[in-house]
Formats: sequence, C-alpha cells, structure tokens
Amino acid sequence: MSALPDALQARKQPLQSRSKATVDAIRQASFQVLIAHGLDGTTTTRVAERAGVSVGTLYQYYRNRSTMLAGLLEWHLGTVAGAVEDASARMRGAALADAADALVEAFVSAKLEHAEISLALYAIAEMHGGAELIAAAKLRMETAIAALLAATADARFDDPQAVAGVLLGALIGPMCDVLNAGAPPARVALLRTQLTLLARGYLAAARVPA
Amino acid sequence: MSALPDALQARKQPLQSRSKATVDAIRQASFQVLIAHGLDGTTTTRVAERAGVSVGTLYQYYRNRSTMLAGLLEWHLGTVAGAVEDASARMRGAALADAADALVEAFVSAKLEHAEISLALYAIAEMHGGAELIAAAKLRMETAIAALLAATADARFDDPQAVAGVLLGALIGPMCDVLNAGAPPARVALLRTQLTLLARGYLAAARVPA
Amino acid sequence: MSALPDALQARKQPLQSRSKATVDAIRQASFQVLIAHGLDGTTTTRVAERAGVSVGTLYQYYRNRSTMLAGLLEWHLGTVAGAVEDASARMRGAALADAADALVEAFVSAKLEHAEISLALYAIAEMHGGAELIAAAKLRMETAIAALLAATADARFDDPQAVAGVLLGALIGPMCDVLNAGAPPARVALLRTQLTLLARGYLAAARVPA
Amino acid sequence: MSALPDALQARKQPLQSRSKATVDAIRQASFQVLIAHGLDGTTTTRVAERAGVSVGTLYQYYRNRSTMLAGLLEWHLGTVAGAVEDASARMRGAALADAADALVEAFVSAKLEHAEISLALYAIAEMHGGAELIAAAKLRMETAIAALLAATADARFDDPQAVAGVLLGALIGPMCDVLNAGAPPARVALLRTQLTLLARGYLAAARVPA
DNA sequence: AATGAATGAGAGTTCATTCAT
DNA sequence: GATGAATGAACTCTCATTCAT
Repeated sequence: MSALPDALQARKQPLQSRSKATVDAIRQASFQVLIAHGLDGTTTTRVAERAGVSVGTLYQYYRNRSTMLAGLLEWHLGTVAGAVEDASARMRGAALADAADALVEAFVSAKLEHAEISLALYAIAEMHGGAELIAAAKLRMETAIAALLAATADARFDDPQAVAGVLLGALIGPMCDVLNAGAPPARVALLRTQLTLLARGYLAAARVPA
Repeated sequence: MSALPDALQARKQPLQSRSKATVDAIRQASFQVLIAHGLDGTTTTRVAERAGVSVGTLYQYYRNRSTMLAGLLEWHLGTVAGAVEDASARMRGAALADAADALVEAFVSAKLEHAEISLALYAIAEMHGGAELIAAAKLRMETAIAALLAATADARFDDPQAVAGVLLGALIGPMCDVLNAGAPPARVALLRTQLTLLARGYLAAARVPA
Repeated sequence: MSALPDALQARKQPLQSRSKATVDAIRQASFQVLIAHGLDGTTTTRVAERAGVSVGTLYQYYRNRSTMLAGLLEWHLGTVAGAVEDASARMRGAALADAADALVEAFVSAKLEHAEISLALYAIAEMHGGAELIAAAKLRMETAIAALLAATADARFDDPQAVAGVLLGALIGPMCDVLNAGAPPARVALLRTQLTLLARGYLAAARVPA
Repeated sequence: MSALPDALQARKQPLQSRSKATVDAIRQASFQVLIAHGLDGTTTTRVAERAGVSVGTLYQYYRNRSTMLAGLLEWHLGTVAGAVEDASARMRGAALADAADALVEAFVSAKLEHAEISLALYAIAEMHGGAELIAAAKLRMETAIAALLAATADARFDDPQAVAGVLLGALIGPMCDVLNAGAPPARVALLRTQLTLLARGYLAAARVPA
C-alpha cells in the first residue's frame, strides 16, 4: 500500500496526443479520488473507473500504483517549487525585507491554489520514496532562496543555504497547520502577516550584522 | 489500512502485573516494527510476533489496529507536549529572548530523544483521527507558549495565541527536515542555532513595539 | 460454530445447590443472549459474562459451547413434549373432536408460553445433532398422540402413529409462521380456530369410516 | 457467520458467457458444500475451491458471503413457489377436493426434486434476512392458493388468505419431517396420501357450510 | 491499444478453549 | 473450584497486478 516504485519513471512517454489525454485523465482522476477517499482508498480500479479507462490501460502508463502516486506528488511539488524559484529570480537584488515578503507571498499563494491536493498529498509523502521527492523539491527551492539571499541589496549571510533551508521549513510548518484547519480566510490572512513577520524577523536576526 | 478508531480507548486496563508487561511489550514491538517496516508494514501479526504474544492477546488490549497505532502517536505527542509545557512554566516571567531560547531547546531535545519514533509516527498522523490527536497536542503547546508570551518580562503581544501557533509551526518544519535527514550532529547543531535565531527574530518582530 | 457435541451430556451433575444455581444462571443467560444476539452472537464469553461467572466456570459445567446450546434446545423441547403428553393422557377415551381440540390447545399454549425462546431455538435446531434432539421430542409427542387416537371413544385409525406424526407436523408449520410474525394476538386467535378446524378435519378424513 | 446482506443484489451481472459459467460453477459449488459441510462449513474459500475459481473471483460476483447464501435460498424458494403458483392457476375453477389434491402434489414434488438442497437451506433461513425471503415466497404461494380457493367450483371461504396460509404451513411441517428422515420412498408415499387427506379434511372443515 | 475477469497472497479480526494462578 | 489472560486456527474480504481476448 505504500512504498514508492523501483523506477519512478512512467512507463511510456505520452508523446501522442491520445496518450497525453489519457495520462491527464488519470492524473485528474487520481487527485479527485485521493481527495475524496484518502490514500488507502485510492485504488487502481477506482482511479481507472473515475478516469473512464480500464485498469489495464492504467497499467500501460504507470509501472504500478506507487509510480502513479509518485507522479502526483512530483507534479505538485514542481508547481510550488517553480513558484518559489520564479519569485526568487524576480527579487534578485532587492532589499532583504522586500525579498522576504515576496517569498512568503509566492509560497503561500502556490500552496493555497492547490490546498486540497496539497493536504491529500501529505499521505503520499510518507510512502517509501516520497521523502526523496520532497527533499529534491526542497533543494530546488532552498537553492533558489539561497541565491536570492546571496544577491540581496542590503544584507550578507554566512551560510545562505542553511538559512534558506530553515526559512523554508519554517514557512511550511504553519502553512500546513492552516491547510489542515481547512484554510479559513481569517486564518489565511493572519498567516500571511505572521509569516511575513517571521521571514523578516528571522532573516534580520540571521544576517551578518552590518 | 488507515483511519483511527471509533474509540481510542484501550479495551482493558492493564491492572495486573502480567498484563502490564504484555502491554509494554506490545508498545515496544509496535515502535520497532513501525520503524523497521513503515506504517503499512506494521501489521497486527507482525507486532504480536515481535512482542512474543499471540494476535489474540494483542486484541485483548486494543480494539483494533488503529487503536494500537493511535496509542503510539498519543504517547509520543504527550511526551513532547509535556516538555514544552514544562519549559513554558519554568520560564514564566523571564525575558523574551531567554524564553525563546528555552522553548527551542526544550522542543528540539524532546524530539531528538525519540528521533526515530518521531519520524515513523508522521505516517500515523495521516490516518483518519491522527490529525485530531496532533491538533490536540499542538493546542496544549500553543496554550502553554501563549501563556509564557503573555507573562514575559519585557514584551507584549496583541495575539499571543496566534503568535504561539505560528512559532510552534515554524519550529516543527525545520525540525522535521533534520529528522528526515537522519539528524546528523552537524545539522542538529546548526538547527539549534538557527531555530534560536528564528524564535528570537520572529518574536521580536511580532511583539508590540515598546 | 455449529455441530452439537460428541456427548450431549453435561460434564457434571448439578447435585450441590451452588452448582445448581450456577447452571441455572448459565441457562438463563444463554436464553437472554440467544434472544438478543442470535446464535452466532451467543459466544461463551458473552454468556458467562451475562451469567456473572467466568468462562472457565462455564466450561466446568459444559463440555463445550455445543453442549450448552443443546441443553437449551432439550429443555424447551421437554417442556412442549410434556404439555402434549399431559393433554393426551388427560383426554384418553374422549371423543375425537374433543381430543383434537385439547391437543391443539395444549400445543399452542406451550409454544406461546416461550414464544421468544422458541423462535431463537430454531437456529440451534440446525446444528449437527439438533435434528436428533427434535426427532426424539417429536417421537415422544407422536407416541402420546397415537395412544390417544387409539383410545378415542368414537373413532378408529389404521395407522395411528403415522396420523399422529402428520398431525403434529401440520400443527408445527402454521405455529412457526405465527411465531415468526411476532405472535400478534389477532393472528394467535385465528391460529387457534384454524388449527382446531385443521385437526378436526384431518382426523375426520383420516379415520376409518364407521 | 449469519446475517443476510445489506444488498441482496449480486455485484455484477454475468453478461459474458465466461462470467455466466463462473457464476453457475459457484452456485453449484455452494450447494454441494452446503450439503456436505453445513452452513458454518460453507466458507467462501471452500466454495471457491470447489468451484475451481479463486476467492477473489467469487467476490467479484457476490458482495459477501451472505449475498451468496441468500442467492441459494432465493433460487430454491422461487422454484417451489413457481410450482405452487402454476398448480393454483391450472386448477382454477376445479372442485375443492381436486384442487387440494393438485396443490399437495405440486408442493410435494417440487420439494422432493431438490430434497437435499431443501434440507440444507433451512439453516440459511435462520440467518438475518432469511426470514424475509421466506416470508416473501410464502406470500406468493399463499396468494396463489387463496385465489384458487376463492375461485373453486363448489365451495366458499370467509377468509381465503388465512386458510391458504394455514394450509401451506400445515403442508410444510410434515414435509420437513420426511426430508429430515432422508425421504425414504415408503414415507414419501405415506406423506402424499396423508397430506391429501389433510388438505381435503381441513378445507372441508374450513369452508362456509353450503 | 484496450479491456476487465481472474488471481491469490495476505490483512484484520474473532472466539472456543485451555491452564497457570 | 473459580478465574480470565493467553492462544492460534480459521474466517471474511481486499486489491495490486496480469494476460487472454
């Protein structure tokens, strides 16, 4: 029921447009089923049924159930990591406080955009192999943030990578809490302001004194 | 395979000494199996076997598999929450920075003491009912921290509970990363210093300006 | 779960008064549990608990679960058979129609007196060995009725035993239907009159023409 | 071990010829196992094994064990009820005595045709839901017989439905006894003549006097 | 390529029965 | 004699995966 696959690669590349459509349908179905029935309720038959294909077809595109689930996690992580990378690139050279604000905004928005999925995916993350996927995505974000910190207009850091890692982790924790609570608007607003304070405060404390 | 139990209560209280020993053996075995085989590998048979008892005996003390797993999570959360509450009580009236340091120290130490278990338990957290258990533990800690913030010698907060919640979440995130990485001493040391900076920085930024 | 026992004999005779009390308690408990939880819900533990003794004690009086259940069936069948035998003895020498009326009355009353139990016991009857118990009870009643038919004042029968058997069976069928329906008073009244007609009609048709 | 199913519906209709064969094999196997091992011995594994399919396949056609067993009962009841309905329709307008004879003949023959199965099925009848199935079948027969009584050439009844119900019950009782005894030819012959006398005698006694 | 019936290992759970205390 | 914790075989049911059509 858990354990991500030997090979996380899908079985065949969806080059043809029909294949592409099938794969997309399966992904969509997976998300819906995952959200509605939880990880253990996400059976291959149920996903196939929801996607309007047969189980056999599903297995034509994914080596096994784990591969399929891993695909979901990867897709989501890519989205969030991309958002953070974009923000980091955009703010290169800006003032520290502005960079912090932009990072928080980018991260929170990306997560909220796929709130339900994001929540459901935590279960997949616990599967064997999920940690690696997450670590990889975190590394992408960490590196982007570290570069931003190194290129900031008004501050210097001894170990930008470490600071970036801690900052990222610190944003994720409270974010999860809010998602778990169902992301009510009031809490989301509070989260944005507090995470901004957190990011600014931490970075100010961690920077090399001028 | 997931879903925490109808009744989280154990089936019978281990009053006799033999029973006590049996229950302890089962708990120990659960932890070992959980660490070694993951959540889905933590089958009732495997746990019973490891504990040196029969499945039937296991079911004499736990209504079902979920109850057993929930017991583990509860036990661990209780430990950590207790440590945070103790630290909060101890630092009441101290200066903000000192309080921050003590909190970080208490939290990190409590987690590290059961690093392996802590890591394995995240999977249980995804089970139906796990979130509630975690939310309850977090509330305990949040409340303790909020009380500490409200009673600090040199600072005031508009919404201590909210700040406490965010702070707690912000500590948990990076902590998990380090546990996931296997908690190598070097990263642990780095974590302590960075989390201290984080706590101090965030609290300084979130307090009502003097 | 089914199969009546190797030896239908209870393990020890309840000679002492304490033993007698225990056995009675167990019997009572069995009936209550059987009525409330059905045959498969009549577990030894449940019965013992209800009787206020331990499982071990239960096994001191009954070789096994089947023996215990068989005891219930035997007890009930004895009651009904006794009632039929009494009526048969009492009506010896009476007119055929009067004998028929008395038989119906005795049988219906005996069954209704333990309606709930009677119903619950049908399940036990299906167990291996139950058929024998029932056959034996039926033989007792059949023999009593046959004797009555042979000694009737105004009629003669070629094969009293066969007629007695069919008559008895014919009474049981509709009786069961009414018990299954919950024995509402209206249906019971209807049953009495119809069974009387049935018994009179059948016996009149089966007798050797004068 | 008992309790008939939530949904008595089979899981999928056997449309394809292979499926059809599988379902038939399962039904046959169920009957054989039920006869040979009794109700509690009729385990899903045993039936599957006997049918030459895997347990999984069995569960593809039946929601659960109860559904499967209920299917057997339903099938048998349908057969017998059909026979009685046919006879009733055929004898509409006949003389009372002839109608009685035909009913007895139809009922006895239908039961004897599946004597072994019939006997084994009584155990299923005790399961939760079994009573309903039987009640429904009885109602079908009762209604058919009542219609016959109402349309008889030479007799009238105050409450044909009630009389039909009692008559039916009265036929079932002795029939069961004979089946239980293994249906030896001599007893079967005796049964036919006696049940004929019974039906004629009862109906004659129950009719409105001319 | 697509289908979906068939597979079967293996999971959770129950409960009659025993026996050391 | 009484207890009740321990036993473990056996049961029902699921679901990832395959392969003949």
